[in-house]
Amino acid sequence: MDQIRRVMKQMINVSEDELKNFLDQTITKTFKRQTIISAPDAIPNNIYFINRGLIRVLITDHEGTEHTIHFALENQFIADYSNFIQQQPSFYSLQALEDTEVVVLPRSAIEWGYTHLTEGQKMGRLIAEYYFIYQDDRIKNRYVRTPKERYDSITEVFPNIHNRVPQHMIASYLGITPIHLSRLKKS
Amino acid sequence: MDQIRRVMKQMINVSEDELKNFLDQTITKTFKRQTIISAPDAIPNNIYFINRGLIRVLITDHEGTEHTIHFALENQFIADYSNFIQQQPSFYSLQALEDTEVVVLPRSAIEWGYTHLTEGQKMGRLIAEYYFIYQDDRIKNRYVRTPKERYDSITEVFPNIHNRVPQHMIASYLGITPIHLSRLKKS
DNA sequence: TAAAAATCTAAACATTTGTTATCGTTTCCA
DNA sequence: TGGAAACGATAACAAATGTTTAGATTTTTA
Repeated sequence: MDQIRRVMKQMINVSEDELKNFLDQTITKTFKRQTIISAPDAIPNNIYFINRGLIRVLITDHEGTEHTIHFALENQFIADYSNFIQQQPSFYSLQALEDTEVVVLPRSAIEWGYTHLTEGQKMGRLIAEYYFIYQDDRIKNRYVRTPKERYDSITEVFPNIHNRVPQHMIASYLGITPIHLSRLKKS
Repeated sequence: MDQIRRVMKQMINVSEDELKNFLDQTITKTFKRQTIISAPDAIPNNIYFINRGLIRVLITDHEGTEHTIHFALENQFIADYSNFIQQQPSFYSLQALEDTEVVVLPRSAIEWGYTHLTEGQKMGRLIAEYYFIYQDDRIKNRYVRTPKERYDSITEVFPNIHNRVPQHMIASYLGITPIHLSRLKKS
């Protein structure tokens, strides 16, 4: 147990004392399936670590259409990290698609980590780099692979996703309509 | 002058001594317009800081078509950062579109900075965060804005770009054909 | 557990975007 | 500096993708 402890130890050198002091500043929360964990227009002041469940990141456009931007799985950190960093109002919603348990890391804990954990800055760097690589891969794929190819390889990024989220959300993530995805699957 | 000095000072607290020792590990290079600075298939072991000029990042797909992934301007760091981090062969080319002067930061200097600059890890974090925010914005825009809207706002990200790169590369960056961009401009 | 909502597929049609070819202009470089 | 290459616009046609509507099935929830 204490999954976040394990993940942090894999990333940086951190003593049990440091870990305890850091995690004492966090709380564990559970959200029922379908609950909005974080809403747009507010400045995001938390980062979430997922112990159990699945979180969808989505954005609502001017016509009111929802676009699925991302799925976050167990043992991952998730937030509107861009606006967390910039301390600007969020454009995203975070929604639990299953009953979900998270560790809530408030901004104060993150900042405490940067100054008081020996390798706090390094951990921040590694997390930013991890998501940078993920985004780079996404952007690259959107240039050089077809929607069908991106569909066929989606489980490389989100294992077992087909059994956990409805197909129309996958279509939305891929940037196509659910009708079109249905068509592509036939061929 | 010494633009990289100024940029680093804006990001972190760094002494003149630290700066000197760090920059002594770098060299300045110039590339003529159209030169390939970094080619695919090799592991990228340099990060470039642009003193003067403009670098295009591009990827060539299986049909041999080039896709413009990014433009890097003066006073910015650029690399196939994803594969620099992962120490994997690059998919990208870096091409000077104008006569370009860069500061070459080899991997050894970056690693030296992480261990010997007081705020080296922080600088790494800030750079990764900076590009994360840029990429997040790009991904977001691809979901909620039309190609025309993205074209109309491109100078927010790349000031004066219309006077520096051919339109068909902008079309490629936007993910559309040059013919189609030509059409969109009429409406 | 039954009604309501969500989900997926399908077909027909509309719109967007890509492809090919042509042409006049501009830019480049030998 | 002059020929060649690159560039941007345009038209006609083709392919990909979106929209609307409908219906059957599954899932949710009251």
